[in-house]
Amino acid sequence: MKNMEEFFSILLRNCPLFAGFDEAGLRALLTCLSAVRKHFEKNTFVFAIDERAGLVGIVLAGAVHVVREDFWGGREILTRVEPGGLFGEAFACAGVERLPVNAVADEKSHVLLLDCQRLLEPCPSACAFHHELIKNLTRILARKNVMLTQKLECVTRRTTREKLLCYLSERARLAGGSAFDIPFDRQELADYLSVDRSAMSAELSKMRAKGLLRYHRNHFELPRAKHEP
Amino acid sequence: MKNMEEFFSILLRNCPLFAGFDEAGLRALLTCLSAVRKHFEKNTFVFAIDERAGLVGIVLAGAVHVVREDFWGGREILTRVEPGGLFGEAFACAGVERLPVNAVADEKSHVLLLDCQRLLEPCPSACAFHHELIKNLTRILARKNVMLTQKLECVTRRTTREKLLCYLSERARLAGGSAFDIPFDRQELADYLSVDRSAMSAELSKMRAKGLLRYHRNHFELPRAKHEP
DNA sequence: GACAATCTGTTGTTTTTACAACATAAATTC
DNA sequence: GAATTTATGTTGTAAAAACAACAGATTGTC
Repeated sequence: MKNMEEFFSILLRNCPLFAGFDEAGLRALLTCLSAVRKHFEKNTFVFAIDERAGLVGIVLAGAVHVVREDFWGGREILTRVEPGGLFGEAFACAGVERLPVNAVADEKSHVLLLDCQRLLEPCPSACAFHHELIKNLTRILARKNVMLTQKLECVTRRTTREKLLCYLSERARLAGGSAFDIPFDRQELADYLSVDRSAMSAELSKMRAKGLLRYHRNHFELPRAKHEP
Repeated sequence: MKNMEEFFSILLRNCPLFAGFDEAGLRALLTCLSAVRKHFEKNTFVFAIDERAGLVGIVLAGAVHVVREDFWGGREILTRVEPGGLFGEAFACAGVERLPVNAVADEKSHVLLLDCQRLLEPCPSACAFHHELIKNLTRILARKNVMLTQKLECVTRRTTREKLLCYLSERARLAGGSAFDIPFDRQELADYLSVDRSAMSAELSKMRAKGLLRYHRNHFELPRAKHEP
């Protein structure tokens, strides 16, 4: 079993919730929040579906799968959370009645559990770091929000071509120009856009043939003028 | 031009950011935040794309469209924000470099603008309502997060049938049973799932014929056992 | 109750996609 | 640098969806 120092190190280096903290601050804060460190054996539940959601989980070691269950018991892994990663924060902060997902340890894992209610309350001992924590939490939620909105915009397009143009157009905007690299390989891009990889490759070829874009591997270029046929 | 009392009333009744506030609290808070009320003529920009995002907008009167522009200048209305509604909060809280959208007054409008930085800073005058505001903001962001995640899950399914089952399965879970009503008519459901309405209707018929579900109008029932063919 | 407006379901056609199987290119490993 | 693995591109076929046009059902209104 890992010691406390290692966990501190992970929180300080990899956990966006504690960005900008030093060890003393973190230590004070964890006490102030009465954070609990728990150990979970492989395939045991950190959170179970239909539980009241009030806790934020932070993986210290191992890995946790957030798993959705449909009405007939079918399961699907939504995300894999690795050391430094958060889970449950959206449900906890939203004050949802009952968790719509499970959180299951995929390996022997250590998890830090924070009570979200407490996290958001004004600190009785006026601890200096508490406010920084709330700012970090807000930033995390807002960033995820922006990412989800962006993805949703692409995915709701009807055709593969529209999805690609939506995504690539946004990348061009981010890059501030018509030439840019994307951080995905083809399979990842297809997964992101929720389309079939080979069909997407074919579509890319067609679009290139039509002069809608140019690309090589991860590098893309969008012509300033759209070539309408 | 409407008077200040009306605006207070809208904020207190319709704006989730000020949920739980009374007029005195709201008044104190707006001063503390140096909130600015601005007037916009129809089709003028409240926020422009590529601006630094630091402000949260709250519609007091009129309506604001959040509009995306693609790489070639094509425009699409993402959301229409009406009195009491917020916009820009995700970008402001996320600290994004440059706004990826425009916000345009769709009518003569009054908008309250809050500096997000200031909103998230510990209150120098230790104003009692500031913390409540931050809690509300966090809840708003988290709720949107949960909604977006849920929608994304449905929309990323490949077939209309899977999209429907994903959505209906979730509704059944929320209702806590196999029978439930949905808050959408067919067109709205189709829009939500990002599919064609008539094709969706046809798919629903097929699914009913197969015994996958029963429905009438807004009322649906999912059989406990999935009938695999 | 008659009329209009709206919502829902049906059908046929065209377009697009998923899927599968394979070919080629690039990268990694030894 | 040869062999293996991985990534990307191509093609054909079957399945699915979009689209369009219409029919029937429901709701609201006068």
